[in-house]
Amino acid sequence: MPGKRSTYHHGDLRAALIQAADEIIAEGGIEVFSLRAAAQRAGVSPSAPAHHFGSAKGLLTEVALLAFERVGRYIEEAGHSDDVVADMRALSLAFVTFAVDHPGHFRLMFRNDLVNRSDPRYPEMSIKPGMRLALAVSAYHGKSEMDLNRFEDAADIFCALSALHGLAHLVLAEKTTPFFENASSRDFLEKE
Amino acid sequence: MPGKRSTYHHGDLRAALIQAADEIIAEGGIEVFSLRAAAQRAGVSPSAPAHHFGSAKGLLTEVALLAFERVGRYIEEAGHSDDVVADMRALSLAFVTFAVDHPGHFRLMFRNDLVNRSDPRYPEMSIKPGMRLALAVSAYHGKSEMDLNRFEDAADIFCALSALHGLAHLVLAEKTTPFFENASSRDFLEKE
DNA sequence: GGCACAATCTGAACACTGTCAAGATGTAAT
DNA sequence: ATTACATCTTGACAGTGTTCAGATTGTGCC
Repeated sequence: MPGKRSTYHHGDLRAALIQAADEIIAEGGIEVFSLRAAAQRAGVSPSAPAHHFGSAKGLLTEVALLAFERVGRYIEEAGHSDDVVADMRALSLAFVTFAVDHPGHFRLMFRNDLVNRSDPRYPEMSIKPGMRLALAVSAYHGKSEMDLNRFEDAADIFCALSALHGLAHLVLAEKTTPFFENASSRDFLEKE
Repeated sequence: MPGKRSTYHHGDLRAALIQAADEIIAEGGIEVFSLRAAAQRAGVSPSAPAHHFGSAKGLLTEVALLAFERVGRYIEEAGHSDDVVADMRALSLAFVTFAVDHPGHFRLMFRNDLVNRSDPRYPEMSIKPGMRLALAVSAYHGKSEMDLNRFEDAADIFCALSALHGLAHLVLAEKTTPFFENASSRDFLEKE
């Protein structure tokens, strides 16, 4: 696993480091991640990442952006029927499924201390999946088109996204809270 | 601020450490917290906390339990009218207000890596504020009494708590997401 | 081809962190 | 007074991210 190499230059260290960090987070979450561990997995010295990402935050930002891309794929693959209610449920389930499938990445995405939120690519990446959900919410409420500047639409979407966001967080921590031991995520979907 | 002392024994180091940690988190969040910094603020050596709390997690658990007590007070002070809708809004606002007033503590409470969630006092402390909200949700839905084992009740409450939880998280991060620049937390309250 | 230059990676260091084992110090009980 | 115990200090260890001088390599230019 240490990924030794013969040449002094790695070839594509940047991509290798991103992949290494992505794997570490997928396997053990953010707790077990360290810049040195990622460097070692890529078969490189501890200070090599600095040249490509500046800091650990820089590397983690790349992983987070990848995660946003991934959740976007989850969402895009769901909810293409002509039933707005079924679509809404499918999209919600897709979002929560992503969180359950990739808990480490999900937590990373919303950790402002680990991710550089002022990265220029961040707004677009983070909004894209939300936009898809927003459209579904809008359709669910019977609107043919939506306008985020309209108070009512924004409130609806804000409500739905809040609920989804919180739902995912609660589901990830559900093992520890004895509040709803027999409630699955579907219990919620039936509501929204 | 280093809090020097003359006697070899501190007197009430346990309480002093909890207060020091609480202050640090209130001032700079979890990012700037360190066991050594808390020890220094209490005027004590870096390894003194170990004897009282075992590990840093032990100390942070105390701070988190205090925070649960605090959010409980926020909630108990709100929503005592005879209007279930107004109560619901007041309780929700109280919850979000706590998150805005104490962002460091709010984030700490749900960080399983920093807090010992298997602490025996944890279930009671964390459920108490939720119970108050659950009753309000139940009343809001026109139930005179609620039964968490009943599917419908649990789903309603799960939905409401999810929404609140997610709302607080989004509000804390709202400065960075350009999604809803002109949407305040009230936009949501009007919905639930 | 050969050479200067820029990019890339290493190695060693620094200032941190949490944790631990031994010893110093004070308190309380016998 | 002496013994037992709780408490705090000292010093160390392994680990972290980051920095910087230098070693190594690929690239473009003559």
